[in-house]
Amino acid sequence: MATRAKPDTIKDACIDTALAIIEADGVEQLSLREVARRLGVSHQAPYKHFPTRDHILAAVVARCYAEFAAFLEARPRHEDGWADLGEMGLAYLSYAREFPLKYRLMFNAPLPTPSDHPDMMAKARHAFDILQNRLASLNVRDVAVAVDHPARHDALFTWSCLHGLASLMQSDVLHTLPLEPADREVLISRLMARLGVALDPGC
Amino acid sequence: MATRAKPDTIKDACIDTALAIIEADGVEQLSLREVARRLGVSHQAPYKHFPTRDHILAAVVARCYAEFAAFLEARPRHEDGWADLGEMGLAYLSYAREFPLKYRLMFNAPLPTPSDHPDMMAKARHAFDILQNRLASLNVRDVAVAVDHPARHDALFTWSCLHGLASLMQSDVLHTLPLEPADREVLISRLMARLGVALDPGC
DNA sequence: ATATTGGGTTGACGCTGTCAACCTGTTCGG
DNA sequence: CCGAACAGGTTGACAGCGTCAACCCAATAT
Repeated sequence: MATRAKPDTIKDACIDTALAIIEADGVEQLSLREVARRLGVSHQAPYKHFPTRDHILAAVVARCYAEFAAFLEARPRHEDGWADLGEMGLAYLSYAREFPLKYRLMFNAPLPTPSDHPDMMAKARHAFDILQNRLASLNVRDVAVAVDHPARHDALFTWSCLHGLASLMQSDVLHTLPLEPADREVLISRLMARLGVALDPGC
Repeated sequence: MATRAKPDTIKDACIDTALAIIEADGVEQLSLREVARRLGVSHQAPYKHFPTRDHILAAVVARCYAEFAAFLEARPRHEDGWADLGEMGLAYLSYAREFPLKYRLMFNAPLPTPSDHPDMMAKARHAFDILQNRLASLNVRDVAVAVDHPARHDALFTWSCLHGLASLMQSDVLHTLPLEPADREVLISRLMARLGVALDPGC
């Protein structure tokens, strides 16, 4: 009956469906049986394509990282490197706000052990590289400093700030603080400014 | 038989046990039935003290926040406010490194909706207040700036950086990056330095 | 002395991830 | 061209989970 569907067609459908569930209800609501149910297949069908639940999850997360990277790349470009970096920061925070559940999935959820899922790791790494490359191509004013002050450190610092702010902003814990919506904008712009100062103390 | 145990005695034991499980195996391994099993009581006993799983979890998290706050307060003290702030940052990162599972529980895990668990919220808030107060008592050099530049913003910025770094460092995703142990120290001190620059651009 | 109630019990339900066995087209080596 | 291997789908079972319901007992309150 079910003439062999194009290979990977179900596999992709699984990932799509899992992503849809996560986007709608959060990762804790994701279950393989629900995925199978939505696809109208037996509860075991997904297991023919993924050895375990974590493997589906890893595939979903990998897709998210790819999407996230694409989102960062799609930012408005600027001639000036620093302005461009700023734009990237905003893009980062925008993504976290537009796709909070996906963002949490990538950065704020217990992930399957990355070393078991190299594809996921690679995609994560690629997203990070975008930031790192952007920073690396900024001309560091002092060559002596630049040596033991690699872009990697800058990138980690920047990522830390952005990730910290994004995740605190969407964490309900912060909700406990008197943080009005207008405050958010102020907070973001202030953080970006501080980030600039920290990265380029020369000016 | 079981003559009524001192009220709240089992309740506390539940929290202790749950915390022990989390500390040993992570939050995803926590189950109420395991808690009951370890306490040698029936699988329903804990439900007499907590209406739902999330309520136990919230109690555990609340205890973590309290412990975390105490840890911050126990830092070595300095006369100089800025040095003291630095010490607090280090204490923050130390906590995250010493108790990674508890740290993740508080800041990197899907928590029960805070608004349903006011005690948890209050304890979280208290931990944040420690940071905020420390910053507030630093003399801001320019009064005009200080007005719309409240300590709250400083605190959020600082927390963002610290949280971002802590969580990236312990996220396995970062493990994918070439970050040797020695690098960690460098990274930390560099971040702290940058934090200082950002908070006090005057010098 | 009796009613209430806090704390404990057992049993069931439906959900989950996963293992095992089975079935059926398609593909490919001989 | 045929039979084997196999990819992909199925049903059925299992244990563990959170939770609901009912029952039960000792201590307290009236």
